[in-house]
Amino acid sequence: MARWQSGARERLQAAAIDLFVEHGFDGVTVAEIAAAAGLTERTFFRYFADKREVLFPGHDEFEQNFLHGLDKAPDDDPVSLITAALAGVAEFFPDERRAWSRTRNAILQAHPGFQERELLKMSSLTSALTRALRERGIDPIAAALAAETVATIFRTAFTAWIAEDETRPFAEIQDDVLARWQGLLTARRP
Amino acid sequence: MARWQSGARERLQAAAIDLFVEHGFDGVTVAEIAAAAGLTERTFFRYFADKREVLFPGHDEFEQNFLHGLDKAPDDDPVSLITAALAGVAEFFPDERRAWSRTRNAILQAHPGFQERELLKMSSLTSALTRALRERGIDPIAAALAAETVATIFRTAFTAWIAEDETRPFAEIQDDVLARWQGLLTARRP
DNA sequence: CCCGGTGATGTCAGTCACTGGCATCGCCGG
DNA sequence: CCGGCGATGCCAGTGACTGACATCACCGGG
Repeated sequence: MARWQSGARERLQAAAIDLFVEHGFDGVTVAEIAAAAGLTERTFFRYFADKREVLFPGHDEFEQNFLHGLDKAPDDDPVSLITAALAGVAEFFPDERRAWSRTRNAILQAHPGFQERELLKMSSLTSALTRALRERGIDPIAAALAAETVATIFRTAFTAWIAEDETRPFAEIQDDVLARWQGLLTARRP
Repeated sequence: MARWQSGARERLQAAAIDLFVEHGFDGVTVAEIAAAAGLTERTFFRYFADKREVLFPGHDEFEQNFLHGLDKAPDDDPVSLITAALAGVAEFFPDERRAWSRTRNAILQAHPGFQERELLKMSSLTSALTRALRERGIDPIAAALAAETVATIFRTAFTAWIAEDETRPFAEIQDDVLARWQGLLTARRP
C-alpha cells in the first residue's frame, strides 16, 4: 500500500475544512479543494461520494462505539440499555477534540445541506441501534423508542459540550442529560 | 390571482410523483417533470427550491398543527405538553390519506436524498417546538427533550400507521405509542 | 535487471441540477 | 384602448457528479 504520497483522504479533508472556513461551502468548488490537496476533482470523488461527505469521516467507528457499549449492558431493562450505549461513546470525545468539534460544527451550522447530512448520519445510528436491540430480543417499538432516546440524549449532550462557555467533560454532561431525561416522566408541576 | 391555467404547483407535484413512481428519482429530470405539467424547467424552480422539495408540500401547516395543539395544554407538566402537541396533529392524517402516504413514503424510502430532506423537516419541527416550549417558560434542556420526544413518538406512530397490515386510525396508534413511551422508564425486567 | 500486473491517479467528455438576466404574454384597472 | 404587473419562457452559464479510458508508480517474479 501507500504509493504516491500517502494520506490523500486526510489532505482532502484538511483542505476542505480550511477552504470552507474561509469562503463558505458555496464559495468553494470541489476542484479547488482537490487542487489544494494536490489532486484532481475526479480523485476527490473517488474518496467521497459527494462534496458534503468530506466533513463526515469516521462515522462507522462512531457508530460502533455505541454498539459495543450496548454489548456491555448488564440486563434488558430499557434504562440499562440506554445508559450502556451512551457510555460507549463518551471516550470518543476527549477534551482535546472539543476545539476541533466546535470548528466543524460552525461549518455544519452554516449550511442546511450539512445539517441534512448530519441528520442522516444520526438516523443511520438510530437504525443500527434499533436493529441491535431487536436482535437482543427487545420488543420492536420499545427498541425504536430506546434507540431514538439514545440519539436524542447524545445530541443534546454534544450540543451542550461544544457550547461556548462549557468546560465540563463530555461524559459528565451526558450523564447529566440522561438524569434529566429520567426525571422527565416523573417530574410534575415543575 | 390565477391567470393562465391555475394550479401550476399542484400539477408539478402530481407529475413528479407519477414519474418518480415509474422511473425512480434518478430516472427523471426536472425538465421532464415540468414538461409533464405543461411548464418549463425554469418555472419548476420558481415553485420549488430544488428537485426534492416537490415531495414536501404543506410543511408549515403540518408544523402549525403541533404548535396549536401545544397551546391547548392544560398545564406545564412535560407529559401534558407532549400529549397536547401530539393531539394537535392527529386530524392531519385521516384514513383517506393513508394510501397516499404509503405511496409517497415508498418514494422517500427509495432515495437517501429524500430521507435527508425528511429528517431536515422533522428537525425544523423539533426546533419550532423547542422554541415554543421555551417561550412558555420551560427549562431549555427539558424543552429540547420534550420536543424531541414529540417528534419521536409522532414518527414512530406514523411509521406504524402506514405499515402494510395496519388498519387502526392514526390517533389510536399514536396514543398507544405515547403510552408505551410512558412505560419505558417504569418498565423493569420485561 | 527487466517485465508484466495492479492499484491510484489523471484526462476528457458528457449529463443534469440550479441560477441570473431578460423577453414575453395574458390579464386587469384606469 | 393602454400601461402595469405578475407568471412564464428563453438562454447562457456554473458546478456537481459520472463513465470510460489512459497513465503512472511501485510491486513481485523471472
